[in-house]
Amino acid sequence: MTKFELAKAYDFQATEKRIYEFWEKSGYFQPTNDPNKPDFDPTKKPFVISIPPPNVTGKLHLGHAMFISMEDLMIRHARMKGIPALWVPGSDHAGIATQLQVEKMLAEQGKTRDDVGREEFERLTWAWKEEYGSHIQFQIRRLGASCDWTRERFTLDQGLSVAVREAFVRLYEKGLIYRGPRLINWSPKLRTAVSDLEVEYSEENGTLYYFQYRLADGSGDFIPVATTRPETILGDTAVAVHPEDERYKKYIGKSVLVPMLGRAIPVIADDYVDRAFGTGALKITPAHDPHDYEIGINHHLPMINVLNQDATINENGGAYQGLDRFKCRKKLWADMQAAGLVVKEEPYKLTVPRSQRGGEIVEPLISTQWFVKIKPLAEAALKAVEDGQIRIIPDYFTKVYYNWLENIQDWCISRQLWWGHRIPVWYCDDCSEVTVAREDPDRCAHCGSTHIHQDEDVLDTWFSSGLWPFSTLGWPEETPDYSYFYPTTILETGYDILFFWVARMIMDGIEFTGKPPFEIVYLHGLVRDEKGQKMSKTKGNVIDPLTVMDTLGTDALRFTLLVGSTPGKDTNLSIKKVEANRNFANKVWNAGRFVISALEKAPAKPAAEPQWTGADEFIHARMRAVVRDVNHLFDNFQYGEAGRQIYDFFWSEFADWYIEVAKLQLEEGGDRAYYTAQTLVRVLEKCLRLLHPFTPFVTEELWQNLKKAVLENGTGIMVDAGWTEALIMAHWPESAIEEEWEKPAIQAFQSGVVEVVKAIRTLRLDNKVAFRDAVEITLVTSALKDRLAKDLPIINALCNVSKVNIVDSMPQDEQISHYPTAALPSSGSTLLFHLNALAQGSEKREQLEKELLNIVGQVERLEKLLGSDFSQKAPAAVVQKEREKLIAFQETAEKLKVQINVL
RNA sequence: GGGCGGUUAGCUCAGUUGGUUAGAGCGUUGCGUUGACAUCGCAAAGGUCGUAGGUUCGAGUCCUAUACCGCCCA
Repeated sequence: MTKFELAKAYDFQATEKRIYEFWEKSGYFQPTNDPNKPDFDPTKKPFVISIPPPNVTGKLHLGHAMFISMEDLMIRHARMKGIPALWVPGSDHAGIATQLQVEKMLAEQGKTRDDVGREEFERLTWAWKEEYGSHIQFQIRRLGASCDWTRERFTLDQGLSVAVREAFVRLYEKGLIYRGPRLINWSPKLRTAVSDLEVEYSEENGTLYYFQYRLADGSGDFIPVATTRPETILGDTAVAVHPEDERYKKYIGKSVLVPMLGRAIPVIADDYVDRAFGTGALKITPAHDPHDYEIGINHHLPMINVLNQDATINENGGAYQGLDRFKCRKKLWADMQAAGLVVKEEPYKLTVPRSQRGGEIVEPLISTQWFVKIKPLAEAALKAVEDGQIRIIPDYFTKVYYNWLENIQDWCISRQLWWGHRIPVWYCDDCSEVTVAREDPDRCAHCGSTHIHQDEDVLDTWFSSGLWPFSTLGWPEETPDYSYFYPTTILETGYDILFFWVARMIMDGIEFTGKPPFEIVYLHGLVRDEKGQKMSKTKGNVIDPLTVMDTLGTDALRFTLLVGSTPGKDTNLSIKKVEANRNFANKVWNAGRFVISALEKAPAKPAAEPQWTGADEFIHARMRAVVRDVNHLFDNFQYGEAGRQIYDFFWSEFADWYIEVAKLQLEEGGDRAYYTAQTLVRVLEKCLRLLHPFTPFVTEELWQNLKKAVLENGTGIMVDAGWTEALIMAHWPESAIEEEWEKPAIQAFQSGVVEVVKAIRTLRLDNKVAFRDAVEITLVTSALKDRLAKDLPIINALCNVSKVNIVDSMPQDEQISHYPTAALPSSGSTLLFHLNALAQGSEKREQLEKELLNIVGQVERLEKLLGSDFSQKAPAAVVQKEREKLIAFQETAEKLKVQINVL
């Protein structure tokens, strides 16, 4: 027999890489039912997740660690259930982010992208991607991600680019994509348009500037107007007042002069104007403000753009041309002051739009861009959730989803970048018509001219991400993968990209494939620091998952993220928690070491059928209950709670109690030892299976050792579904219907061994009796009499008891009545600790009185409860339980009174 | 302005069909170490579950109002 030497502590560093390579090399990450293979069975329903593609040049952060842990848990669970499971990995080209990286590199060489030209820039970016793009994929591997790397995709891959072009052309042909001048959000730093979603609003301190809009008639009359952005005055094309505002009514239809420019603009009436705000008159800059834009459209006002791409003032700004927007603000205001046009300034809290990426203030401006007409898509996406074709977890995000889709605006999809999917639109230099094509055309589709040029812009990265669940599987081709694995099963991601990504995938999925792209949307919360603060470099509170994995192990990190989270709720991560879970991994490891060593104490074969002990029955019953609970929780997506249940069972019941008892049972030898070893192996093995999706590394490593030990040891111990090749492919423990023996077995052990042992331990500490000093006890009990006779050796060993007396009623003995006492409420028994309590002085008496007070309180509470409507209206079983408790407390109270009296 | 979430032990949080004076981890206090584990064991202290009403035999759990914190949208 091989003697197993497992390291004294779980060594994750020596384990993780090896195990991961073993899994990947063995092909376990690939679905067991593959449509590209001859033995394919199309009737089996697969379980599919497409990974939220990380930014290709990104670095692993806790957000990634969170979704990878979560999705890996789901995939491993499905795989163990025998379902063909596919997790499609990949990454996203992340237009702006990646382009910025390369531009930064160029800047270090003193160059800009214009210096190198578009072609060279693209080449450099691909080179950059090749060099850095794989980093994140390896970091994802370190987390144990069991995704099918043979199916890895990248949004700029050939196939996915075909999908993007197909999608664009289809939408264009349906009239759902259009180009035109609209008010968009312009990022001066990135020099591109961004979508509404890429703008964040923050409350900031600013100034409200009051000034005069003088009438053009030279009368000297003026309308006072207030603005937070004086530089936009240069683009004003009207002043609006409320039609019923007595102050300004007389000016409606007249002209006023734009300060410093002298341009005459009309005074218009619009009931959008809030008479109570500011001066009650509103300057209208349709080209630089969303509300003004609406008014401008309604009143057919001219739209004057005063900004260049870099947010300097353009030729429409007269003398201010060339000035930066903020310098212009200052200069213009100073000039107006000199001209006597200024009324006053006052501090004002305003909402500032900032670029989500660069952080700079975004300028609304009129620009010609490509848009998706989103309403028709949104309606279908709304319906899919309303009809229950897609379920969102947690449920309350459904409302958020509805709310967004119901108020959705057209989506600006063109970006003035070089890294991305170039817009498949060609303009004819001769006839000015537009050609939109799946294949690059060489001539105009309208006039046949070869003088055509492609649109310079690329598409928003999210345009390609929206196709991800099906483009990764081969769409628009009807590939075997696409036909079998699409629609996918669960889309798992953070709630922060519900709009950016999830909603768009649903819209696109329905539009292009006719089917919702997944059945379930599972949203996890954001990972914050231990105080609930958002992690950020500036705050310096960032936890690097790689460092955590290096120091505490991947399993510890995964378990912390998984167990510390409830669907949709943010989770606060602290290193302390990860440490606690590192300890848990070690606990599992060491329990495993013990179980393996236990095999040596078991005979090769049992002589007879098992004679289960109370402890055996207890642990088996609890194990069955835990499997039921965990399955129920998994069915309800309560993964965190499921993990907690397994943790508690493993540590507080299996390790703390069963293993301790098992040590004694193993010493008995013979069949007792055999069946104890068998129980240890079976319970441990089942726990490893339950834990595997949470902590894949330690469980696989230990499981392999356990399997080897069992097989080589010759006991022939089997586990439910046999020993598979690897734990990753082992069978998930399924619920078994609760049998009659289970509850009594649990109850008996808990109210017997557990309660007695705990009482003795407490008495030892209370009375300062060290463990090494053996002690005699007397148990006054009727309920526990038979049971405890059997369990005496356990009590003896766990408590160092020299002698146990079991009696029916309180001995009437002067000596005994001085002993310290403990009540065992669940069995209505009393424990006497043989020690002269008088020596303990009045402290002891006080303690007993305190306990009596407590118990009398319980008796009174229960008497009152049972005397109320409760006994008639509550279910009989509930009432019965309370009745039994009352009796137990009453008896204990009597015994305590006797104790106190003699003391 | 509209919507959503949170408020439970010193700290961070669990607690999904309402069942009877609430759980975990960490921290604190005390005790403990020759073989599974000190990345450990044993025990203890610590909470009127934000506030006020209501439904119910019974409410941390359901309803209403309210305060505070946070998030999303406009």
